[in-house]
Amino acid sequence: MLTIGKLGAAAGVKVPTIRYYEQIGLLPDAERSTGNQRLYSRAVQDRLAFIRHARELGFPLDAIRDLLGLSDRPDQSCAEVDAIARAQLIAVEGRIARLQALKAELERMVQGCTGGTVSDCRVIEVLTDHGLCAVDHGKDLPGFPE
Amino acid sequence: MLTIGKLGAAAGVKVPTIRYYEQIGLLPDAERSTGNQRLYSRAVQDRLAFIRHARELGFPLDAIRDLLGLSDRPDQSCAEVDAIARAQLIAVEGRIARLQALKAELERMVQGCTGGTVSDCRVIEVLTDHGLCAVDHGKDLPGFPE
DNA sequence: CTTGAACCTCTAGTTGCTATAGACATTAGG
DNA sequence: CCTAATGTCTATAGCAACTAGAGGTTCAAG
Repeated sequence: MLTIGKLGAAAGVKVPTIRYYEQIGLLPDAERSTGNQRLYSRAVQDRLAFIRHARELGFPLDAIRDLLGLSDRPDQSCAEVDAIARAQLIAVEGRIARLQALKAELERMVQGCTGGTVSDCRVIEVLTDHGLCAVDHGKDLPGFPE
Repeated sequence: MLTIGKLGAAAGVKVPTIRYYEQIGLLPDAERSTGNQRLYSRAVQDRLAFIRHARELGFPLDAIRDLLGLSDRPDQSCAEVDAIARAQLIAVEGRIARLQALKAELERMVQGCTGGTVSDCRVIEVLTDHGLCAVDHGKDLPGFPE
């Protein structure tokens, strides 16, 4: 049995994050020592590694919750698992596309800067007047997560 | 003078967002009508358009605050403006690189899925065992903003 | 003059943690 | 065995950048 600190070190997850995962029900309520400290089995360590790995791949916690639920039922079809992974792939592709548009626009801005004063700064100019934008980074304001 | 609703419609920003920008000091405290409703001049409309455009390009609000401050001093060198824009470009490039690694890994996962049961699902398998990962999406857990 | 849309303030929620405070538990060294 | 240094406990608040809701006022049209 591992203490929370050892578990965190083993899985590469910070201690408060583990407690947070327990709080939101991603990890089961931990067993406790006589002194009320959390103790973890190997099974929980595996579960946490799974969570961390999925987080590294950008899956939101809700999706991870679903994936964990599905992985506990090995006999079911993996269609749902596949759907979650595909959704994540599509989300990632969307973010890449959007960031590439931003990158192009930022490059244009920065390259246009001749090092003069603010009054003739290309960067300010473009930000002031959207019409100077080549790319249509359009109406989609929201900060896309990840 | 525009009401908040008209301003929002004109700039493509939601009404609560405008109030939020006022609250955090990105927009000046609005003038008020006799009935205590906010009224906006053309100058504020321009400022809001600037903010929105910078947000579309992924600049964080803090950077936008700086950019606005700089654009109010047209005689200064634009070096700082340039630095902010370059920092944003580098941040965007970093996010693209990371997302492309994720995309590659997700594609591998999804392509490996043969449509069987969860017990032989490639997606679950890869998530369970990081060693099966081709790409090193490594230690960088944090959700990179935007 | 009444209705309904738009406005007001204030609070709380979102995501995925991270940080802080103040108190108990454990462990290593002397 | 005692002490000091970690490690752990709970609970709360904070981050970005908004969004949503409650409950109340004001405005413009018919």
